[in-house]
Amino acid sequence: MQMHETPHIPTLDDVAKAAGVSTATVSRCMNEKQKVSPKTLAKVMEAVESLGYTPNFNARAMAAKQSRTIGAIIPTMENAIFARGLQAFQETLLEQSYNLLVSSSAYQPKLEAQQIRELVARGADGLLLIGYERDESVYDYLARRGIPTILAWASRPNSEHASVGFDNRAAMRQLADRVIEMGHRRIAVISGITEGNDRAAERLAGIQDSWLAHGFDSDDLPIIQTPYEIENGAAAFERLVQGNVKPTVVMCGNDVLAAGVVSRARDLDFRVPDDISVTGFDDIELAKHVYPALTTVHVPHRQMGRIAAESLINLIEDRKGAVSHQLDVYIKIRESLKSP
Amino acid sequence: MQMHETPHIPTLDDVAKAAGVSTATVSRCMNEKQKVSPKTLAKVMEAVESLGYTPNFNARAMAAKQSRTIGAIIPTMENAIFARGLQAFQETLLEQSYNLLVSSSAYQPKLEAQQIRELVARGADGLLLIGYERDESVYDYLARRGIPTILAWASRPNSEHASVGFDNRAAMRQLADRVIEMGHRRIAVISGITEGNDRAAERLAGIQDSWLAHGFDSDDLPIIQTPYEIENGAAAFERLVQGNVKPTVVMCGNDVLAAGVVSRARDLDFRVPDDISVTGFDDIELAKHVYPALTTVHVPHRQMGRIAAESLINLIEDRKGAVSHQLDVYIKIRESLKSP
DNA sequence: GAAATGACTGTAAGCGCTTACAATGACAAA
DNA sequence: TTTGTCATTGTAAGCGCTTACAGTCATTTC
Repeated sequence: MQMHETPHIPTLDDVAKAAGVSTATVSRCMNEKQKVSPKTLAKVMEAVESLGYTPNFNARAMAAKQSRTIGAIIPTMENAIFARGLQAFQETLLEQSYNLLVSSSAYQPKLEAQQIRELVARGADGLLLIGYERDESVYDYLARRGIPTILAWASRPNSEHASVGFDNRAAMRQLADRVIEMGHRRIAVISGITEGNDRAAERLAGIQDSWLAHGFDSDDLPIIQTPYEIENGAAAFERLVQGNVKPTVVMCGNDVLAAGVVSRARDLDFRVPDDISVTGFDDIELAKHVYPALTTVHVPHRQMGRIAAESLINLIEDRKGAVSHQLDVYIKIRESLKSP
Repeated sequence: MQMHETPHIPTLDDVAKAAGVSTATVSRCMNEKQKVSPKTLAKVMEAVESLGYTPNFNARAMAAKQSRTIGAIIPTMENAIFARGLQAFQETLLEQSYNLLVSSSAYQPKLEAQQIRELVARGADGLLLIGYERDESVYDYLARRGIPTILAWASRPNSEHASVGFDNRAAMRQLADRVIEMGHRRIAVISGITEGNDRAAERLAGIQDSWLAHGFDSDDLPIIQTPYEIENGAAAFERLVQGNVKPTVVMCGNDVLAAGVVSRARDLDFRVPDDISVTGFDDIELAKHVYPALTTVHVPHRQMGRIAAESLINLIEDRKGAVSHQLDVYIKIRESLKSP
């Protein structure tokens, strides 16, 4: 008798017996219908229905040595930075009947390395990672296991790794050039934590490039680094304006920080942009709904996600050489920025 | 000779051979160290290191009939509604060395049902689902497979299902009572889509409860339903104020919609709250950083996530009867609401 | 000093599926 | 009729791991 504690879960064998065929035939019905006669197929499907059979994923992955699952590790799910891109990534995968497994590394390289192993142990056929910067041992591991990998949200010329992204440094430099050309001479920067985050580091570098290229002294560029959270942007701003030299513009590492800045600026009775300008980066949905709307760098998140998925599938199925894609971004001017 | 295409991935057997022990011993070293002599353990661990061995998750799950993985299906990852709660959920699971697999159903019951099967097929030991409302067949399936499940973000008295949540209807009613008692007589509602979303439906019902209890006519309560996205809140507001009766307050199904409303209100030269008040629900981080800051219902997301994790683990490990938790929420008054 | 105990370790039987290979039968070509 | 071809189906060997059970010693116990 069947114990209540351990309900019987139907297996391929059960279906095979019920339909009066071999397990191989049932397996074919589930995976390559065209190899089975219509009559048999109908018989088997009926058994599948009536037993309520669902294939066991682990067994399948193990036997077939592929899971049609790809893994993505993003630094955070707490804000929308990666949401849109990942969404498009997933949609594209689904079209080719791949599944997506997502984990978040909380911007901690150690955690990321661990999750890479976890995902690989789970049989991921390929991986999506954010940015370039990680320990060489991680890349070694991936290469040893032969796991196709795409790096996204960043793009480094002549890197050996396949990537789909944009030039964070050049983009931010362009924005900084614009800001300076508008007449701003006192810029303050609220950057993300650059350690272990090449996108943040490159964005910061882009501002510095522009600053120095315009002949200013790097000592005159105040920089605060803080994790990407609205509240941190707000706090950083408050700290900033307590200094004795008041900036005319605050350039932020992304829109989330910038949203915090405009919020706190208002609380502290600064009018944005009249008293102080603010810029962001990413152009997430939030950017045009905070007040005032943010001048920012528009990143084609959906396009990036889609191309990343296509590239990864190519890599997995063809084992073709990796092709990198560099996408174009553009500056989106909104109210938060004006001449000083 | 090893082909380059298919690098050799070390298995338990390889480790066993390298260490000169049986596979059973290696397995014990990986899972129950205390059952192995220190000498053997050292020998085995050395082999593990030098081969770069990582256990194959699928094989382990299959052999052990448990995966120490729990699955969560949330309606969306696009905005931060579930982020904080899920974060706490995951942290608590991790403390007990359970892993979390998340998928999102895009508020589509069909998709959710599919993902439940997917997660179960992957061997999830337990599930976290949002809300109550789903086809009975889904609950049947879960019961047949004996999958412990916790429902969160909602709470229905005397439901047979274990849940950790709060009373959306009562909470929203409380807020509506407050609004009406402040003197508002022309309320408009921007709700989430209620079909297939019991939380949205209950929040809406809460407003209606209050409205009727105060003796008003349900025909005088304009309601727009729209998916939870900032832009939709904005668009709904625009549609609303084109009507001939201007509301004095817009009550929104959540903070995301409310954020869209205050944004568009400003664009259309409404002053919030002087010309029109706005309320939200959830008290996500955004709520206090939009301008003006949102009056909303504060939901203890982290607490909910933590308790959900604890309950689920109890269910899995003890097979104890399910206990439901109803959490307290409170109204958080901020600038977006004032008397008309 | 014999028997009992306990700490380790090994043997081997699966877990539920895929797939190479073999077998079967039907039909067309020679 | 004989042979070849092709479409279908079955047989059975794993995939990499866990774990019940059995064995081997060294140490106690009386």
